[in-house]
Amino acid sequence: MAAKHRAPRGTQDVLPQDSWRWQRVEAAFRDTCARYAYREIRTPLFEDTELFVHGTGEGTEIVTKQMYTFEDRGGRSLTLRPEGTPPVMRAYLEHELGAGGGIRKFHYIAPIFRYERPQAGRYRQHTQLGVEAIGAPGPDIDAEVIALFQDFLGAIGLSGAVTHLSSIGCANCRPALSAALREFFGPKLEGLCDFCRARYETNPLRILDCKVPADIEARQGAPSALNHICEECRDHFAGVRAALDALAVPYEVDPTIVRGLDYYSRTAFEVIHPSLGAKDVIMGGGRYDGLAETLGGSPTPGIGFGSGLERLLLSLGDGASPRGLEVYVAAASPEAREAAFTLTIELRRAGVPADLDYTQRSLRAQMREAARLGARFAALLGEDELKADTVTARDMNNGEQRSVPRPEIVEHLAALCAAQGEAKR
RNA sequence: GUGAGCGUAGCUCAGCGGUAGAGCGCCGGACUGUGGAUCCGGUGGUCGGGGGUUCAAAUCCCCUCGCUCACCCCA
Repeated sequence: MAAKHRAPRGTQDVLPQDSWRWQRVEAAFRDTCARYAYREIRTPLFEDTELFVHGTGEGTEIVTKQMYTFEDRGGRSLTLRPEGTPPVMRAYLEHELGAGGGIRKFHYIAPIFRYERPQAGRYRQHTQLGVEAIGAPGPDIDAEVIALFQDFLGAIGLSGAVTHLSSIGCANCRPALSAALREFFGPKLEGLCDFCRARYETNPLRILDCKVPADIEARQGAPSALNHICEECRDHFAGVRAALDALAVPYEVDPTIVRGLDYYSRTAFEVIHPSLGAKDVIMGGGRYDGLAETLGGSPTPGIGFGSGLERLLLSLGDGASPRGLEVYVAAASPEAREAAFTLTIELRRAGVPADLDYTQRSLRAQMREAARLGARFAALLGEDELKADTVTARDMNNGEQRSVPRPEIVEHLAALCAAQGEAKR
């Protein structure tokens, strides 16, 4: 029972019975991105460790304790991509994609690796559907990426998601905001939970997000991020809201949202889905106007989001599996096996998904298999058919059978499958 | 990193000191070449791994690995 080898902790196999769900979501995302003119970018699975130390931020949770870092045989320190944005910005700068000015819009579907304790909706390897729009200061582009995501949710049929929006200020006003929060919580420090006392030092904004009842009490009257950001940030935020309203994109203002990465500024947003339990964020993102400079480029504004594919799938739940097979070819006698194999290949070459038994099982077992695989038709070959040079075609839905001359069977089944395929649409 | 719950047949689980069970699945038969219904029969497990207590351990104790959920953090 205990298999000798298992998938590493926090990773999962996507088995054939589930992979079609992944393909559906990926296809919808690519399609939505194409309509919004975001072009696909693919960056390496691993990067120089320094890219994340500088880009993501030295003090962040990701860099200090979650990276899969290793040394290659040449002594280089490399890290499995723990988030999507720095590699895209790196590629943007490396290939001078911004040359000539204007905006460049990218999308990607990329595996992400973080060393964390696995839990519902949290994995050590997960997949992010992401978008990055580099080169425009907003606020209209900020609204666009949010609109894009909501359209995508509509395309995959996910309802019930709520978009939370805030502004976390810029490099100029954030220090003042932190100072105001420390001033407010300083006298109440004793009453806060252990975690919040730590947050007081590292990131006082997070205290506003704490769920401990006493802390919720303690923060009554605390300074709100949105009241303490500078004039420019306030204007920008108002611009984002106006653009979202103009696009009829629903959202909720939520000053408690916090971003865990150093490079975020101004616009910050999350999309949550109530079906997910503790890990209910299906998309997170924001503006990162300082990142390009941090990575050695010239000042370049940018905004993007990442969305966890596994969490999207969890919130979508189960659905009926699409039918895959059209024809199952069954051999009623051992002598017919070769003819069955030949017919199967002919069907496949004619564009008809077809399969047969390879283990010499009884006709009964073959028919059971045909039903289990969801085949629309069974093609039967046995002594009688070989003698008469025919094939018996059985409609698996109603059990009707007819004898078709062998030379016509491929065309006959191909036509039937095409016709039924049309009818289904 | 912290805490809790759980690891018994392919799957879902019962058994909680005395020679391993059920349902579903799978295979076969009733139905001599025909699936999904019904009935009958059969296949199936180093009881996660290691150590200990005991005449005797799936069952009690310790360690370990894994899974799950929550905290933390985040997609």
